[in-house]
Amino acid sequence: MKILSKTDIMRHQQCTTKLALDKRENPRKDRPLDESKHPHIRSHYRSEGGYQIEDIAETMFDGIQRSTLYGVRGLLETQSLVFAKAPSIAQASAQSKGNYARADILAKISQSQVNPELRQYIRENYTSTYGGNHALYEIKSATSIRKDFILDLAFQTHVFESSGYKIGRAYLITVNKDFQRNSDQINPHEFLNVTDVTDKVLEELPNLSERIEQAHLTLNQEDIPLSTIYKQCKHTQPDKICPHISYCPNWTNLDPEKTPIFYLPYLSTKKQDQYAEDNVMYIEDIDPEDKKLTKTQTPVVLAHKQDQPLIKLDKIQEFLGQVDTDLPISFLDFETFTKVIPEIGHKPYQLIPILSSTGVLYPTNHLVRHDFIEISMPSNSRFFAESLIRNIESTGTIFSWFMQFEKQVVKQLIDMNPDLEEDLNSICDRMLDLRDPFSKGYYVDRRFEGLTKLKKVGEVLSQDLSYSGLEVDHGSLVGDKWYEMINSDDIHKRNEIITNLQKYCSMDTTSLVRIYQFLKDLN
DNA sequence: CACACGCCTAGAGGTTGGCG
DNA sequence: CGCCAACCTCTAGGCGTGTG
Repeated sequence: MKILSKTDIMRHQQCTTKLALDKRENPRKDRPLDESKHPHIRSHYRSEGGYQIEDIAETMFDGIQRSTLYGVRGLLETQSLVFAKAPSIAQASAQSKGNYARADILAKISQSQVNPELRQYIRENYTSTYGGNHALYEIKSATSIRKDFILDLAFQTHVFESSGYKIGRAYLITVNKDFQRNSDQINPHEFLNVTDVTDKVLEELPNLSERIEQAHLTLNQEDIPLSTIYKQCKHTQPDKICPHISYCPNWTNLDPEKTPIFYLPYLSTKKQDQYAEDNVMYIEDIDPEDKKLTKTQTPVVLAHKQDQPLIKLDKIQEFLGQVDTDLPISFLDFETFTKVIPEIGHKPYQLIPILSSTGVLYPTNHLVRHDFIEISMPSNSRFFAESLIRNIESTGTIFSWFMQFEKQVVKQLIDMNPDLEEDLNSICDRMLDLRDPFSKGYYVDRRFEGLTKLKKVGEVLSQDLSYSGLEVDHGSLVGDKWYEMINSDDIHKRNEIITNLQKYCSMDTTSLVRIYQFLKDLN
């Protein structure tokens, strides 16, 4: 019998076919395939944050002991720690009837701390035997409580109860996003929120057995179960299709000339099912008059029906009409750094601007480029704000991509440097979003694949523009590299990283300038 | 006249995409 | 992982029309 973990339950929920195939092709891996295949996308310092949160959370438990072994030996270790009456156990594990669960913390509680409703439910459905009562704690580096966290705890409750432990309460430990760090020491009780979610776990428990049973059926079935294609089939790998797609109905012969329907933006699973029922599998096969289409989707469908890009020239001219071409035009791109455990003076996940790249296009068609990079952890980003004001012109349009992000950063700069408010506000007021013509469907190229991100649009419209040769070629790698740089004593390494980061950021700005000129030349 | 029905609208609530 | 805005979906209620 194959062992089912919490991750498997989640995967089963997402796609039964995927769970079966992942397990068959990679039976020893607990993690889904797509995560291990793309390690470079996963940010190192950010996943490290998760472990650091666990370490901090554990300091709230006196006399805590850590179970370090895996597999059967881990199960025995947990048992012996419980029998030895350890007050709390980190990484406690349990297994029963083919289900395996690992708890972040299993802590002893007294009879009076037990939730009566939960015990009532458990008495009716389980036959737990081992000694005292315990509470389960699940530690998350997130700042809010999500439904899958509850499912996670419900699964743990189920498995621990089935293997004989008595669970009396369930807690979530999350990050308090309003916590401001003021000293070297972090008080875990201020930094973390401990929430009793026993009620919610109790709501989840009755549905759980059915889901576990279904997942076991999937795991132990000889034939791979077939399921409909959902949107996540595109997202399992960035911009790529799920590796298992050929197992799914209607997709056994994927037509490389056509674009699968899940590339349609904002396509709900419900509508996707309706299309699948009508055997409409590709964007090219959709009737542009279809009532199910939304106003963002219609231009994408039209663009796929014709050989040329879809262009609404009057709308583009209207957009460009907002630009005063007698004034200089600025282009702006930021990179930021963010981590869960804040630096002194910061809050968890606060955006810290580390790099700005600017370009100013003068009416003479002359382009002047600047950039600014922080070389150590900034406290109030004063230099960043001042350089920004210096590097872009005090009049004229400022273009950026997805400007809400840049605006958000500038607003934070104002909070930290109120005396610069006037200049910084002027920057916000003059900003225009160069993404608008694309997200609003004024210019849609089928090669965009339904996306409107800067890299995609830039590479399609300006063929010689490619990120692939760069050392730093993905946004989430920037933070890792920068953090490595500020913590390094090796001057050569530091300089190398600085150069690579500047190359990456200026590439984005170059894209902006090219895209603007492309739109202008359409006239 | 009451009631059923469809159409429209506002807005609450949830999801998606893009930035890092 | 967070954030934000745009987007989508669903619902309640207003309104007009049709029907018994």
